Amino acid sequence: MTSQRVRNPWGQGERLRLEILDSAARLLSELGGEQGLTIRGVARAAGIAPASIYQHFADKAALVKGLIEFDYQQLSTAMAEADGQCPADAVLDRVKAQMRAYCLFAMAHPGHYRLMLNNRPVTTPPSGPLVDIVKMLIDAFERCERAGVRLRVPARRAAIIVFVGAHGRVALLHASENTAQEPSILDFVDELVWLVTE
Amino acid sequence: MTSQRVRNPWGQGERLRLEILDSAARLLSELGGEQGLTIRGVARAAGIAPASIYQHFADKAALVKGLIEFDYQQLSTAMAEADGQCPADAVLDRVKAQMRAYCLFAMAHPGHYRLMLNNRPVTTPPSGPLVDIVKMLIDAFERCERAGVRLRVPARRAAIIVFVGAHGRVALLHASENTAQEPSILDFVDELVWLVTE
DNA sequence: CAAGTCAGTGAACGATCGTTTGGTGACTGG
DNA sequence: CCAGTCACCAAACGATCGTTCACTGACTTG
Repeated sequence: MTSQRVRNPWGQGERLRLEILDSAARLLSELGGEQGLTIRGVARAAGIAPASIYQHFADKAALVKGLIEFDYQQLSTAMAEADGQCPADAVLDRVKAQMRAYCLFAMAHPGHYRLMLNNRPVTTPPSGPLVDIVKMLIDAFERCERAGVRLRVPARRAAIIVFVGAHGRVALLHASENTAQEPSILDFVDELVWLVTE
Repeated sequence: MTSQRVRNPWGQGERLRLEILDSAARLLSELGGEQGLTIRGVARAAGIAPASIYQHFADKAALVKGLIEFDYQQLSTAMAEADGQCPADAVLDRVKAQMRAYCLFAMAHPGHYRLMLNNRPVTTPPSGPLVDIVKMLIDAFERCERAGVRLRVPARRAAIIVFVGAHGRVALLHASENTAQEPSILDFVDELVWLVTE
């Protein structure tokens, strides 16, 4: 075992893999939907031949899967960062900050958001990155309860209501592609949070 | 002007037009999404040649537009009927009945619902059949106010919150194609209505 | 330097799509 | 019966798609 595959075990090959994912992400942002997200288009955006994609991804589904995983990573870190930038004892602000980060991501990357939310795997019990995000929100609401904030519904319900409402609002924005109403979205989620608290 | 177009002025031709729309609707229900909603597929479902579609619709966009209009007609009548079947003074029940009808339609016809909501025209000020539906809901909440029901937000906000929340819930159901959670959707909208009332 | 490995490629395959075109057959009014 | 109209269709066109395959050229190893 002197050196199995010394040549490019994880060096240049992985770099191009990431470059493909990056080009795909850029293309998805430009198109605003997965309609034009095609192997040939990604190859064109990355400056390589379509066939070269298959050196790094088994098929188109694998590429999309990789893209979605990458996006979820970005979204959850954005939410966690927004949470961390609040004073630890400002429990309600932390909830709002998380949801604001969620909506900001959705508004900044519509194509990615739609791709992520419309291609969720069907699992029982529900699992996957989206469920983890909801769990983050449930935790945030439970912190509120422990801090003495009165909720009109259990923390779990509050989290689901706020999350589902935010998704509905963002989805409606995306469907009409009307960017004029973007500011009101953040107010909308704040209103949702206010509704579930007393 | 003895008889311009005595032959089939509105008889058989219009019938086939509706038959095409009906086949398209059936196909859309089977596919569950507009991915496979194709001119050739509709023609196959209707038992005619693809070229024949163009005798009744200018192009695919016109066909889809006709389909969407037909669906909105069905949805708003379903909501109005649900409203009419409640006692006139049961104002809150009437709101809930309307939203239940909305969700039932969305659950019964996922492909149609997605087609309708994801292809809204971008107009300023907002208009179209969806806005009319929201207006129905605003009216229903204003009836509640006049009947003495205390709302925690203005009627217009309450309607928007409940509608957006319901859409978010339904959209999440559709995205995961998990039919097991359907019953909980009606409870969810009831909870939303409860949240905006005192 | 010779042999071998492998990322990357050009070209093609088969499928599907929206749409157009030219023709055919059934039915019409005269 | 004749000429005309019109719904309908088979066939084709051009485009785009995902994917495969034989090949090439640069690089590594010995």
